[in-house]
Amino acid sequence: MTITPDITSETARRAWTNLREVVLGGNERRKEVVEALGMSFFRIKALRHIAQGPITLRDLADRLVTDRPYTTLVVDDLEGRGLVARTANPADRRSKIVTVTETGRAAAQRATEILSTPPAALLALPEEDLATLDRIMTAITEAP
Amino acid sequence: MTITPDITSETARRAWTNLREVVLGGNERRKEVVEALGMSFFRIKALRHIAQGPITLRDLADRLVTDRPYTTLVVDDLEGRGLVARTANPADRRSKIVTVTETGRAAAQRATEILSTPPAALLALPEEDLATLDRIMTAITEAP
DNA sequence: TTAAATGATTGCATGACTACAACCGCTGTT
DNA sequence: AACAGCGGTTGTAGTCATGCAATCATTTAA
Repeated sequence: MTITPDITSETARRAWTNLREVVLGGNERRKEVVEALGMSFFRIKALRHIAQGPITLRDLADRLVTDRPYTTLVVDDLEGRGLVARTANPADRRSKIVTVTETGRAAAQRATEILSTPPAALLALPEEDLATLDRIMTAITEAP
Repeated sequence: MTITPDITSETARRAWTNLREVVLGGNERRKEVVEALGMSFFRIKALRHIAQGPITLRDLADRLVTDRPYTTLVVDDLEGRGLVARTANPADRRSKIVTVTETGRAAAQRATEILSTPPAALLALPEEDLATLDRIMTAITEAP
């Protein structure tokens, strides 16, 4: 019995490596957003989370996979910039709810705008390939 | 005259966003490698560069897009772990050439192994889609 | 009604990376 | 031989994020 290489998983490996390469290699939009908004990527991430809807500091910490003390610090910063605001939580007076302000919403949208700008190499794809890529990536994203 | 949305670029935007989502969202192998090798991702990146072939500190700094002082520090660390070695450069006695050791090569391979492991959602794709994805990503990566 | 648990905050220590300034030894030029 | 320039090193300072200990007000459970 001969050892046959698993073609499928070999293809998957190569596809995945190239996927990483495209997203991480040189085309990262990180620096762009960071420069445009004048704050760290982590704070931008926090802001974009808050922009999706009011959230308690506790839940925000969980979402950002960080601890509460640091979340307090980040929200302090965002609040100082006028991008978010702390309001009382009527359901639990211990916790506070963070809400995005108008300025904050605009900043978050600007960030999303930049981050969702595809690299030139992707735009250069034939229309058909682009549609196929869209379909496949959507399938992966929505996978159970 | 009606304003017609640019379907193509809209598709590209969505595909790109999902691409980022798949690579960065939860499936990042960063933590895994960092934990497995017990060093920062930046140092792993440096090690993998060095493993591709002997390189001067100067060139390594350029490749990592960092400055020379920090490169010295990183190589010090890798050398201390026995993963790389500094050797003289016969062509220019000012510079030094960094080479990977056997242990270093093994570590680099282990890192690559982990990083190139595709997420489950990708492996779950139908074989045909996988092949198509492979073809398209290769095209993007090799684009001029 | 005490006691334990929780949400937010303050504070401190550390690690990792960025960015400079300054130095030493060597190279290439004049 | 003098000198500008380059490669590597040392050192310093600052930012960003992680992790932990402790406190205070409030809620929940015993």
